[in-house]
Amino acid sequence: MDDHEQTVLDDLRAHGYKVTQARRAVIRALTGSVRPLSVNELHAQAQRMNPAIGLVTIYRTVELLTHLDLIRPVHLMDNCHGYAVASPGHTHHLVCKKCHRAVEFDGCDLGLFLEQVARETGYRITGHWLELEGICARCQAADGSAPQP
Amino acid sequence: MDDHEQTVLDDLRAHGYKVTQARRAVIRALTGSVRPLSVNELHAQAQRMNPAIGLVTIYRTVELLTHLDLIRPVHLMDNCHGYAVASPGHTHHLVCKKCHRAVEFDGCDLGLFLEQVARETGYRITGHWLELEGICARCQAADGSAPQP
DNA sequence: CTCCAATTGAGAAGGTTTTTCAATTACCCG
DNA sequence: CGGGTAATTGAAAAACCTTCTCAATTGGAG
Ligand SMILES: [Zn+2]
Ligand SMILES: [Zn+2]
Ligand SMILES: [Zn+2]
Ligand SMILES: [Zn+2]
Repeated sequence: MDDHEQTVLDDLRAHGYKVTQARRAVIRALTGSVRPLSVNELHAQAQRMNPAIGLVTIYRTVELLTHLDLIRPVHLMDNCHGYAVASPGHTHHLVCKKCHRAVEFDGCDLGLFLEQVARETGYRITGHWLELEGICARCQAADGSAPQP
Repeated sequence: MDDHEQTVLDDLRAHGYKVTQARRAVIRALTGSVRPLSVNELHAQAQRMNPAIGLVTIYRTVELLTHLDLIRPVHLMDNCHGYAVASPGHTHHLVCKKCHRAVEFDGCDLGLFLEQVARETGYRITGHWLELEGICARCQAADGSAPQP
């Protein structure tokens, strides 16, 4: 068992959760993988350790581990569920947490940052996906009240 | 009909696609909305213009318009479909386009950039989501051949 | 070991997205 | 302005994906 796996298991126990076969399997699959794994891939891996493990349990395990911030969701640039009109050129969206009002902004200035990441990782960076979350002016003004439509 | 709507319609025609009721409805809904709309919301809007418009057509329309880069998907921070082990603290992922190998990196230095966006938009920015896409060292080396597992 | 709450699997229910195919529609042409 | 025609569509069904419910199982404290 690798170090990271042990750490995560200890964390689980520290929060009062049981260490079960399914949780072990999911954590092992993720600590052993160099890429993000989908719920289905995790299920397949888990079943190699114990074919009785059900898909439902993987969903529950992933939810728990995400909630404890022991694993993180990684957005893979598809399966998005909202759409907005595209302005010409390269833009990003800033979405209001309360009312979901979105603004598009351009002039993204990530050049230096990206160069540094490329140097550190050895990757050639071909694209980026940046989205910001915040509170829009109207919702800040409205404060405690209901979200503005 | 607003300007942006007309532009998008012209673009559609320019690419040799027909301008149909359903496409008009989707484009009008999006140009008229201050926030990203889901497929279902688009369907509801479209049906207000013509109750005969089916959900399937909305799917097809959204796919087409996205492909033409006339609209853009906006990731709303849920419904992600891959997971990765979390390192402590705030990190981001850089995913290889070819083999999906992912690396995590920290030290994200967006402070100044975020301040500027906040000034320009009036939003108070509470969170960000940044993911990078690239080609990993192994896949660069392998070049034309099959993706590395 | 024993016991008990936490956890699980199975199955069904509820959603979402894709496929198929005949009917309809937008638009080119005369 | 009408036809002719290929693109587009709606409906229904199939294929998926995610959540719920509940009885059976299991991990770990004592
Ligand atoms: Zn708001
Ligand atoms: Zn950018
Ligand atoms: Zn690669
Ligand atoms: Zn960051």
